[in-house]
Amino acid sequence: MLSLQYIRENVERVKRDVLLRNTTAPIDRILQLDEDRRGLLQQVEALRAKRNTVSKAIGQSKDAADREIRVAEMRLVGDEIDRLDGRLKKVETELQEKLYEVPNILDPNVPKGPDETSNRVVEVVGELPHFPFAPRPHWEIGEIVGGLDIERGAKMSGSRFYTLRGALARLQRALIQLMLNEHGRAGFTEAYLPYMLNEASLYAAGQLPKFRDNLYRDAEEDYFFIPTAEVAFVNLYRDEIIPAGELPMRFVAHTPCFRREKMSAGRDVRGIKRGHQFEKVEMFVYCEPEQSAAELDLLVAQARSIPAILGLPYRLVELCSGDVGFNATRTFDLEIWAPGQGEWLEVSSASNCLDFQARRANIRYRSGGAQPTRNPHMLNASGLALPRTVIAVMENYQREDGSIAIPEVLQAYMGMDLIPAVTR
RNA sequence: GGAGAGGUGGCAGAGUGGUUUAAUGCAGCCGUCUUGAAAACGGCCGUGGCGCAAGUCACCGGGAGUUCGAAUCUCCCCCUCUCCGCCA
Repeated sequence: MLSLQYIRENVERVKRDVLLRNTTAPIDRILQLDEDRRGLLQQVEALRAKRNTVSKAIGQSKDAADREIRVAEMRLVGDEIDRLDGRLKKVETELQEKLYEVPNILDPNVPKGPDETSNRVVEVVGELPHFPFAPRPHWEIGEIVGGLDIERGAKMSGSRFYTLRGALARLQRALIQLMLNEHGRAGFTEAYLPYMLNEASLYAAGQLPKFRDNLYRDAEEDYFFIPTAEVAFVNLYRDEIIPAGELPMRFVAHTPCFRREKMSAGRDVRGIKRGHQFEKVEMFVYCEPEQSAAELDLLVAQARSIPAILGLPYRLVELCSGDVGFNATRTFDLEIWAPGQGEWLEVSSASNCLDFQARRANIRYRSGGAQPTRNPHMLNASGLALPRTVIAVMENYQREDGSIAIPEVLQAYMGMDLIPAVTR
């Protein structure tokens, strides 16, 4: 959420960025409501001040007749306050709703463009592998080595669910451990978080009301399943004032993520690339505004360290204005090459959200001394999404017989250096 | 799930309808004193909205109500603690 004051003082910038995002937002309506609100507020407060003063006098008055007159008078004032207050509440409710519809401002460095075709490839790292045979997609490899069971996942739960067994399940866990250890070593505090959050938390993180369609929820209780650990991290300090001297705070957590993926029914149905439930390691940073640009660089560096040590070819992509998410001012995606499927797989998205989420979640910090409280900047980055990393390892390290070589850094975690082809 | 007790500023803790503009203590900040520190003394010390300003309004877990006036009374909800039950 942007502050009203910022919108008021930067109308042209805000409108321009909304256009660059190829979307719409009710800026003019917001300005009108803001003006209405301030007018009503001043009237209501003047009446309240009057009532407070007179009511105090009534309490002290000894003259019964005089009291009667003033009480009657204040009853009328009270009615007028109720009337104006009702109008004020309506205005404030609509203003809040409309403010929720305004996306974050864009960083000036963001490339301009209407959709993902304008995204900028910043860097390609590593050689795309050349195989002396036709590389297989991971669902075929999974069948050869055994352990990837899509049918039973569908039987138990439905489409877009799968099970892993044996070495493949172990491969996923090894990758999680590796990621947590790498980020932990870089100073990120490991966190264990709830996987279900209440409705207020989903609003604070911006998932509601806009993305209700993509969330799973408990039908009877106030629990929503997290679509990403980011939602939990945003709420970690909701409605709090962080004491001076604690920023930056850097966290990492492994959680499952749950997404209905209703929008994309029919897409990416093969294999494990897009499921309703998947594991992810997520990094999150709370920092002072002056630090957030550097923190974004740090998050990108952390995320890309993972494909680097796994020896997986990847590329860094900066999202263009039309593709940057609602909350973010600037976003870098990390994509790993999957030679079997022949496509780049998005395994991480690193975003600087400035104070946009902090304002909505009512998070402030003290900068020390007599300074007023400020909203911290908040950033998030996957580090990384597991299924697609598993796919990348399977497809990049596959051998002609369908077995999978284990990258050297993973061998200790796995206790093996090869997932053999199973004779069937 | 049942019974009971609670929820007030950074912390502790008063306050059951009107000098509460939330007492008091601790912690914190500034100053006096001191070579320095401690002690003592004096002052400051919550968050947010509106306003050029003076100032004003709101907030005592959340919401709704009663009243001229609510931290205080009523109703609903949430959370914490203790005991019981159930369970990993």
